[in-house]
Amino acid sequence: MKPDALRGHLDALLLATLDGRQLHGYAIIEALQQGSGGALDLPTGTVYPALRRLERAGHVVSDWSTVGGRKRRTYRLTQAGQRALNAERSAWREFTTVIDGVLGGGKWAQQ
Amino acid sequence: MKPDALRGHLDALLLATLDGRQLHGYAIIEALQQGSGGALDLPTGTVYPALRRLERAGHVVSDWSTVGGRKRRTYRLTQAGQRALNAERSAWREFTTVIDGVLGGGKWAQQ
DNA sequence: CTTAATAAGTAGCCGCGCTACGCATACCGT
DNA sequence: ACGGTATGCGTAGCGCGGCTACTTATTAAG
Repeated sequence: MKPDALRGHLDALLLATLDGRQLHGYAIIEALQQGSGGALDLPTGTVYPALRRLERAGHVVSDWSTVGGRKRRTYRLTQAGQRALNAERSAWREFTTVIDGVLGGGKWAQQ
Repeated sequence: MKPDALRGHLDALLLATLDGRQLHGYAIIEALQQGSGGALDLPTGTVYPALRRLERAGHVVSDWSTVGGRKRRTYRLTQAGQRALNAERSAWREFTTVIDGVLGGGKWAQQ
């Protein structure tokens, strides 16, 4: 998968990963890995700044905890984040509908 | 539609628009507009440089013509461009499958 | 005692879609 | 005659965000 295909869709992935559960950053990366069948292996330099952006935007909140001597910052959705997730999901549906239409419609659609 | 959602998918759109027909830049923009039901209104500053990139990459070739006193640069796919389009289409399918899985799989998939 | 796994983070690069222009011709309304 | 709109091509430069590469720290395995 080409690197910048994710552009503009990363927030949706992160919010969806946190939907209904709270996870720390490293666990989010693993969840994304497993949830995508290994297709998504996001580097920390992608995920951590994105989580900070989401927190600044008020879509997630974080709490520190220590588990087995390691410090974890655990994130969870806010109500605004839940709303943002809903918006991202419908934006994604609209986006794929549009692109699917163009990608598929070229050959057989007009006759 | 947020601006950079297209990131990494513009080439696919352009190649698909040129699939089976030859169009000049302005007509490509209109075709994209109509083919998307008005959702895609790409500025020339997006499309023209992208077409030049595709030409540099050998995916399209262009010929100049004059129609009604206006100069047109008409593009068409090369064989490499056709192959690139096929690759873009399957990459798109894979991409949407992955994102759909993550976006949909959060809540109800695992129980 | 070195390597790998777990865990968080930052600095800076780079590509590309977009904004904002410039240039030119044709057509339509008034 | 002239302004506005549509047609048509193009470039310069911004801005953003995902990525590379790096640092720091603790634990577990070998």
